[in-house]
Amino acid sequence: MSRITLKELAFELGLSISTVSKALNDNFEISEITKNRVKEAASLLNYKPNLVAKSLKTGYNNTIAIIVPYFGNPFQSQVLEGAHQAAYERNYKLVFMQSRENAKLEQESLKTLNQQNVDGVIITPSANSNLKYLKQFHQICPLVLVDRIDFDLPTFKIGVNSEKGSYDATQHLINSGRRNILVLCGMNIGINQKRISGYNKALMANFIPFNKENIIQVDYGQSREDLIKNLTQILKNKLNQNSGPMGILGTTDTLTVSCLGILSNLGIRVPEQVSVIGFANTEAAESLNPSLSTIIQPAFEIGQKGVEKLIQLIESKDRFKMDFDTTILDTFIVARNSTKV
Amino acid sequence: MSRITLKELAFELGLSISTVSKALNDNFEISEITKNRVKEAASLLNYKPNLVAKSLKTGYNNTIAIIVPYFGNPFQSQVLEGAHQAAYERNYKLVFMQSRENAKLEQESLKTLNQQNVDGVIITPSANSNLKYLKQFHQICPLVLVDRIDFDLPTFKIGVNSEKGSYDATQHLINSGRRNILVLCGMNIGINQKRISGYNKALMANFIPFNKENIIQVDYGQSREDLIKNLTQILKNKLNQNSGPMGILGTTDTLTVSCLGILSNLGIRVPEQVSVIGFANTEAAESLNPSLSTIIQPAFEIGQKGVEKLIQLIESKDRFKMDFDTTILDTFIVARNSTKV
DNA sequence: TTGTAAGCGTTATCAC
DNA sequence: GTGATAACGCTTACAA
Repeated sequence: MSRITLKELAFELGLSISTVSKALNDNFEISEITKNRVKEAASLLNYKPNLVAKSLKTGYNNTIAIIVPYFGNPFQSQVLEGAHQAAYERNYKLVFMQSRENAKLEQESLKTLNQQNVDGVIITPSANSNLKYLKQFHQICPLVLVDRIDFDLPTFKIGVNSEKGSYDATQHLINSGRRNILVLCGMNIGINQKRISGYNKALMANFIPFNKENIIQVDYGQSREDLIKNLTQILKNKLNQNSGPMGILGTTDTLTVSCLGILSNLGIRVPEQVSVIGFANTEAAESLNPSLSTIIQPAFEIGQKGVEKLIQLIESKDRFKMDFDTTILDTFIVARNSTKV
Repeated sequence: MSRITLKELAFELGLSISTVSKALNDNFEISEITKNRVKEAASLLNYKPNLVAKSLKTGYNNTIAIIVPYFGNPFQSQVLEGAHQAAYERNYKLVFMQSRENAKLEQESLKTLNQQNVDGVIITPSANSNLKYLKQFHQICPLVLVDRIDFDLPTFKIGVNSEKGSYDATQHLINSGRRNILVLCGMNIGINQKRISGYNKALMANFIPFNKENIIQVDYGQSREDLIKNLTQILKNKLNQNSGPMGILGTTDTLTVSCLGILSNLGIRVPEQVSVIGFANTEAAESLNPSLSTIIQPAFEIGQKGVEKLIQLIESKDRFKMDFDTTILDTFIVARNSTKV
């Protein structure tokens, strides 16, 4: 890879290795004159430091890792983009790992990363993640939590104001004249609790009684076909029971997009009969029919901030005595045709 | 990170460092007895080799990188998944980079990776990639091409049989009774030529005259809103001109999905009036309305194979004298409602 | 079969 | 201000 070494550079300049090294690192011991001479020669000879050697010496690898459940998930891929950009700007290598919502795979990945001497890890824990293991890992390697931050771990956390997001979305549905609002929930993770709670509060604020039958829990472990079949059945029942304009709030993009397709198959007109809004970061929302109103999470920023905080942690003197803060970012609504009045 | 070193392990065992190193590496010089003793102690003391030190010594970093235009693109994120899995299985670190279809950013990324001493790079070149630079880079660092492989570079390439894919798709439309078929094209990259050519051949095979007005080139550089506006106009014109059942073949998922939304806005019924099929790896296809028939590319496999080939290249004795082969994988069609007869 | 020692390319401590 | 020199943890001739 990199051809020329410090040794060769020093030889060319007629200086010692240590002088050259110091000069390149702007050490105060070296005269400006020599510094300039060295730097010029370095760029002329296209000298590139060997980061591996540096790493061996310093103990730092200049590599961080990020673990998310699925690369392909639109929200998560945007988190990756943000993390990539921040890492790239700071000249850190970024290694990606995928846990597939599988705690075992997640643990293995962490072990691998640790063995590979990464300097730190950003993680969106899988749905059934093992807190004890995370804690243990955090003892030996800096860890930062993003997105799913309801874990009792003393570290930096970057998350989203889910409660407010779903409060706003519910209010948006109410504003469009719906008082009978279903919530489609996926996996039972902390975030969903928050989303339901935001929904509740919005109902309360509008004096709408809460009906627990309106919370629809959909098993996420099933195949796509089963999911759709299942959801079709549930929606059909729900819609038969009730009359008058309804609203649906989807808590994941998969569920919300599927829901839109199903409503259309059932011949239900959106937004005339049912108004739909969902948490979704997919670009496809614009192209759906009708275009889907969405609550957008600042995914890119989450990834970015995650890297920043992680690097801060890595470069700190004592990472066990830090002032850990939790960053909560706001969602925003993009109203499209699926909630048009 | 890793606590215990070879030295300490050797001390515990009362052996020399080199004996322990050899034993762990299954060197033939060491007796079975010692090997077992060493390995047992190693696992007992939870010895983990310092890969950085190893790297400095061997010159290999156990790290490869993959550069794609966009992480968020469904096809590309599946490529990443495949690459990740293959790298993970072989205990290679995988670094991701995003070029945003920007040749300059791509070059910078390559430079960064080179400076970071990665052992090799898998790349889907950006639309306007600089072949000369790629060639130059390939001289100093193993490079493997995936997806966009129409570059005159002596290396392994993994691609897709785009011609056959669009031939099949066109035939599928013809089978569903369409003889008047539009093609929506995005950027002008090699792959699009192949797709158009496959389309042509299918027309010929069915004695349908080629009409160059049916090839619709859509500028990709524009914003989403512009794209949709533009596409709406084009489709409206096209559909006004012609009568009888039509077909549309989309060469990218973005275009195809947008197209579906636009047709619906125009009040055109799919598949009754217009039958639509497109290259698309997005899971949303199933949930669209109508569900979208797609030509699926084996993205995961592309990523996997890319890593395999790259590692083969890295671990070869003389990487300039290899028998470079090009792997062409087949697409397959998933017929859904948008092309229903 | 095992041990000694050099060296990978840096950084850092201490003389000069 | 500059230069020897000793690490960092490992692999690998070569010596014993």
